[in-house]
Amino acid sequence: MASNSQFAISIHVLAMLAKNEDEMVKSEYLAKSVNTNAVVIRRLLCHLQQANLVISQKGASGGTRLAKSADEIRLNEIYQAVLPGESFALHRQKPDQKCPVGKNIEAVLCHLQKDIDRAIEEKLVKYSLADVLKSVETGEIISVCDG
Amino acid sequence: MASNSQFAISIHVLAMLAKNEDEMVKSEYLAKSVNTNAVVIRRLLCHLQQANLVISQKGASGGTRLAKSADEIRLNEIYQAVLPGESFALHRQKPDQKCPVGKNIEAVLCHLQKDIDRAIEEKLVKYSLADVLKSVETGEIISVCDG
DNA sequence: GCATTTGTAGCTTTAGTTGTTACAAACTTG
DNA sequence: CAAGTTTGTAACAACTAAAGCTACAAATGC
Repeated sequence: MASNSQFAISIHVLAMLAKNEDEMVKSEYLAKSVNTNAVVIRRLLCHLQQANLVISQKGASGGTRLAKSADEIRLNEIYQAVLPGESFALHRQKPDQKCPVGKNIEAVLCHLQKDIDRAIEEKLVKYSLADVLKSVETGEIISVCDG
Repeated sequence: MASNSQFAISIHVLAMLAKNEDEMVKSEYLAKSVNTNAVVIRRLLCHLQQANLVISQKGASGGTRLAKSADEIRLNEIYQAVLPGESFALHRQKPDQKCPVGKNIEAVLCHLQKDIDRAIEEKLVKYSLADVLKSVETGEIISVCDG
């Protein structure tokens, strides 16, 4: 797969912003830490902005900051912002509608996909961005804040 | 993404085999229902065979059948057989090791990835292939056998 | 006005999946 | 044992999605 690493990069970027909560951080700086191109970061930040996770500002002394504090951002919000419902892919070609299994399997798979997505959400909602930052800074295994 | 639909196709194929439990089913027949090439199916069946989910036989009157009954096959086994640990992708390029966040984020993400995979497994283990087949045949929403 | 930074378009590069052809190996049947 | 069938697999082409890159308009601050 030219697999989609946007969720991982998003967490990285947001952790950087959380660490510099009071500043407007520039995409160039974030790109350096992530080791990629600044445009890639800006594209990502657009999505995060649409999800109301960050606020960006153009112009000199512009940049990006979190839209709310790190302990108010849950990882499922990040997941939804960049990878909505991609736990697994469905059929690329439509199955044979003349086959009794082919005719109905899509609906079953679609339901199953939603079910798994729900499970992922339920897991991710437990972690906040603050938990991530804490884990990054202490080297401890990630765990929920009050746990 | 040239996204990976092997899990979906696997369930489709295994449901077909479950429906024809007493026969050796040919890859050509499965390919027709899935609407793809028989080699694609055979490649998939190799993986499923390695995971001890199916048994194939070469030669005239050869084909593939389930290695155990449909209610003994849990969906997490299928998932592990074809998509081990791909809930989300990690960084493509190594983050900047001189950045305190870049240096430690990979370990945190890796742990998180395993955590999510575990959540997916826990959801999938609840469903058997028999549940899938029942849902396909009745059109009812998939649910666990005794639930 | 000038410098800076985001937002975005458009294109190239990279990489993973799927589709296809071809053929050896294994097996069945007569 | 000969003929026919089917899997297993290699090799490659086609397709697709993500990521990288260049360029530039729009917004902003000094």
